[in-house]
Amino acid sequence: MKNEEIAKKLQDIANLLEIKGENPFKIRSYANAAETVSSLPEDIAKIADRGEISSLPGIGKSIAEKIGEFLETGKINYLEELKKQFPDGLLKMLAVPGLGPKKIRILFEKLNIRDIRGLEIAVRRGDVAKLPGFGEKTAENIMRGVEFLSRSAGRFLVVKAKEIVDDFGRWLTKNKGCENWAVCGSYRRGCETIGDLDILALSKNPEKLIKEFTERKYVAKVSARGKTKGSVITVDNIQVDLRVVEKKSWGAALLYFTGSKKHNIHLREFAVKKNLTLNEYGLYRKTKTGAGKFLAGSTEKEVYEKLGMQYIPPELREDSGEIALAAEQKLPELVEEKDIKGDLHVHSTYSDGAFSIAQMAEAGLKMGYEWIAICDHSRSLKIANGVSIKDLMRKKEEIRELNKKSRIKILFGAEVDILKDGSLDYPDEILSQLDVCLAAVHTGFKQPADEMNRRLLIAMENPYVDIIAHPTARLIGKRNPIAVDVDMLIEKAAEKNIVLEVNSYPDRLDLKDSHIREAVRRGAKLSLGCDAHSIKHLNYRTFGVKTLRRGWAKRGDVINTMSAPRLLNFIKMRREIKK
DNA sequence: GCCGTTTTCGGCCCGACTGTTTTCAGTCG
Repeated sequence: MKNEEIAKKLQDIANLLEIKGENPFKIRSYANAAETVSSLPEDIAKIADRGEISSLPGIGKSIAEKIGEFLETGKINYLEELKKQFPDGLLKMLAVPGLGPKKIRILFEKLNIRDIRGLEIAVRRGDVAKLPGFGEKTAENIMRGVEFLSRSAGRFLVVKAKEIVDDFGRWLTKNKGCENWAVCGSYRRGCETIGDLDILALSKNPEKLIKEFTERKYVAKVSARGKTKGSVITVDNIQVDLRVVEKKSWGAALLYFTGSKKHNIHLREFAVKKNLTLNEYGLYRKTKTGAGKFLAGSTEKEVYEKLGMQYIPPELREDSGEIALAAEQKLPELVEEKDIKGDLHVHSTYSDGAFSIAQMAEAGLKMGYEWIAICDHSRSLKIANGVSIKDLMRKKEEIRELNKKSRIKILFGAEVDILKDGSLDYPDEILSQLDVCLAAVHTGFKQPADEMNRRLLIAMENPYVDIIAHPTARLIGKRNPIAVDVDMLIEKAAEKNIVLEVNSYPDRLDLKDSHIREAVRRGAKLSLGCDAHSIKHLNYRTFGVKTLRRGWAKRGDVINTMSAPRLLNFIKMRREIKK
């Protein structure tokens, strides 16, 4: 897939145009197009083959031509020309906090600074502070920005974000000056990784709360401290912003602070067309004289309603069609955590889990589940203590005994390896005894696309494969997805009534949001599995549900919403149809 | 450069904070 490569090139064009000082709207066009391309669920080359590039949102004739040029020749002439004017290193300088395109251009033109290294040297020499419009403090801030960047790990996983959120949450909940608080930003939208944390608080004395916030013990640096807003870097080098508002503006501020940026911009444009104006304090009717009449602001629902649309759940706020649908009152009813009746991917001590089947079942019961599927690794996966056929039969017996007295229905499952040739790690007469069979790739991750596709297709011909677990096998930030054609996978899954897993382990989230949306569109069924190797992992459900919602999944798309008899019947039927 | 239930031309979201400025530009979200 060339998608990411093309998105990067378009973003480079946008950034270089910014340094050049081009029309801001032209810059936004390139940036928007980059985001459109990067979130496509399908290979852009396929879209190009159908001649549909310029019908993608935010991509017109000019950018479509440049994408076409890249697909044909491997480069974009326009970008190459820009790079001749401004060296590559300037793009990296944009990542330095506090340093933007205008300053970078001055640094380049006056001091011939071409990269971050050159920047450091010039600051130390004192040249930067002498530039017009710069000064001692600016130079100092740039230096700190460079240091931040060199230590910064970039975006981090939601599970890490949750630790920090919980910590701040405990402080805000205890704080008497704080009446209410909420985490916003990409965390609230359920994104798979988080860049920084945005917290909104309600207080009658904002200055005091912000002062206390900036003086908390693990704050390493205060980047801003104003009357309504504070921004800090924690000792683990994570940026946390706190914004304080009053009750009247709570909803509008929540909306603004949650984003996404593109959703906000689109929403504000929508408001302007109705002669309204929207900011973080509220929705106003424009008047000839000054401020405007306050229409709504205390809740998000109220703001959306006054705009003439349905409430849009945070997970959908990516400006990918949700605003138009909400205006027509046609948003889908998304799956919710309370709809989930069981977990479809749980390990036990039979393979590499930390708890027994009985313990995991008990934990499932406490989660409010009706059923739980124990799916241990299959025999060839030695590293994860894969279960031999003999032990698997023992496990079957144990589950049968447990089910006699258990208040939660335990399903006899396995996560069976799809071997390199596409065959499965247990023979069919064993697979047929499972209540539910997950099949997954755990070896040979580097197989080329044609082999990998064949491998998956062969596995999907087996009637006992009910679910493909973590279909792309990616580990966020650690391992790239396998070279499988997800589009093909979805098509096959829909045709054969095979379920695609949404693995909810925080470094997997696989399938991911855009793939889920495509699967939903094509009618393929989905399952949620925490890949729990421990009791506490069952709580990863929340990440899985958010990811499903980001993929526009409804209750009916997710088989975990079925009762145990319905689920078992579903599996029985799909196996029969296939044979 | 993109886009169109007022438009194929003329628009394109809005405000907080900082630093270097005597009134505002740059950066960020």
